[in-house]
Amino acid sequence: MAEQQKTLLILERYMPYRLSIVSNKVSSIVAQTYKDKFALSITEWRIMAVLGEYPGASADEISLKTQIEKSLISRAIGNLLKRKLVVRNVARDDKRRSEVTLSKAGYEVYAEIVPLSLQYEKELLDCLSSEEQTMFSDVIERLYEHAQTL
Amino acid sequence: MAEQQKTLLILERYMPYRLSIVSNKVSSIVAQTYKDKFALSITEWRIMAVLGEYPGASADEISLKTQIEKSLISRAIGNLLKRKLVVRNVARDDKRRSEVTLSKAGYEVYAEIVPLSLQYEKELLDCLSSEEQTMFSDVIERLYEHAQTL
DNA sequence: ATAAATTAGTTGTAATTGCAACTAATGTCA
DNA sequence: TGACATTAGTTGCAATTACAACTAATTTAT
Repeated sequence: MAEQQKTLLILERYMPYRLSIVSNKVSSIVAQTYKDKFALSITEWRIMAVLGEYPGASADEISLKTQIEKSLISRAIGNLLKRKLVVRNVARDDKRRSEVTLSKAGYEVYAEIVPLSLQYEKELLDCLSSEEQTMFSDVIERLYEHAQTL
Repeated sequence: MAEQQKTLLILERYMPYRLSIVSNKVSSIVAQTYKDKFALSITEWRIMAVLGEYPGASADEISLKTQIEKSLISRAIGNLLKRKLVVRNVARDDKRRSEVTLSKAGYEVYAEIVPLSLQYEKELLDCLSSEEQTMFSDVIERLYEHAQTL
């Protein structure tokens, strides 16, 4: 008695979907904090985070790091400049590039957000054992590398 | 000789960031296929995927499942109706609700996309051992549950 | 039974986004 | 050297999105 098997996708087990649900949930929780306490959008915060790690990064480098469209980066930098959270200087060796840096005020905001972010990450991950955390971190890395080759 | 430790966040190791990068990469690769071959947006495809699994789901249920804004769902269903990929009927027991179902044509598109999606998922995950896949699946699940409590 | 609250879904509108076109600067190479 | 291609960044604009306001139906509670 052969059963007719209909084509079916179980969304709840489909990894691209699950990844996006988890990632959106996590990001939106974090985003809410940035927005409420510092009036920063995710894009603005990501830019500042890159600059904290790579002072003097160009718009293009930031776009690469964050995977955010360069026009969005351009406009977000504009806002951060208006709010004097970052400083921009034309690069000496290439007048097309601009090097962006956190201002003093920007760094102060950054220094306030970082511990909150790390604390949030810690709380998020504390549902995993430390072996799981290590493995998860490794797996995410490989998935990313591998996805790029597909 | 105490070192001055500046506050610093290493983005490449920050899990919310890594999750979003991987998820976006994966989703955008998949999205390109839907768009090129079937002229479906991610939202439209997600709705169809829910309907494949839950025929007769309401807009609200779809919104819950996909975590997509209900106004987006409403407009996307409007488009799918125009393209006759779904059918909508007012629910008998509650005239506010509408029950949405894949049409014959909709199911044909669905039945064509599902194997492609499963194949893509398989290729994505084949950089992981089967133990890793199991662990990863379990961890994603727990992270999602846990994130909601934060 | 009925007034008030809640829920499903739609729609108006302002803000955000993504893409392509554009300017200016630099790199390539015959 | 000088034409052509490439790169960094900005901007115009159409499309998409998010939020709130709204209608209609249902539920709750008095």
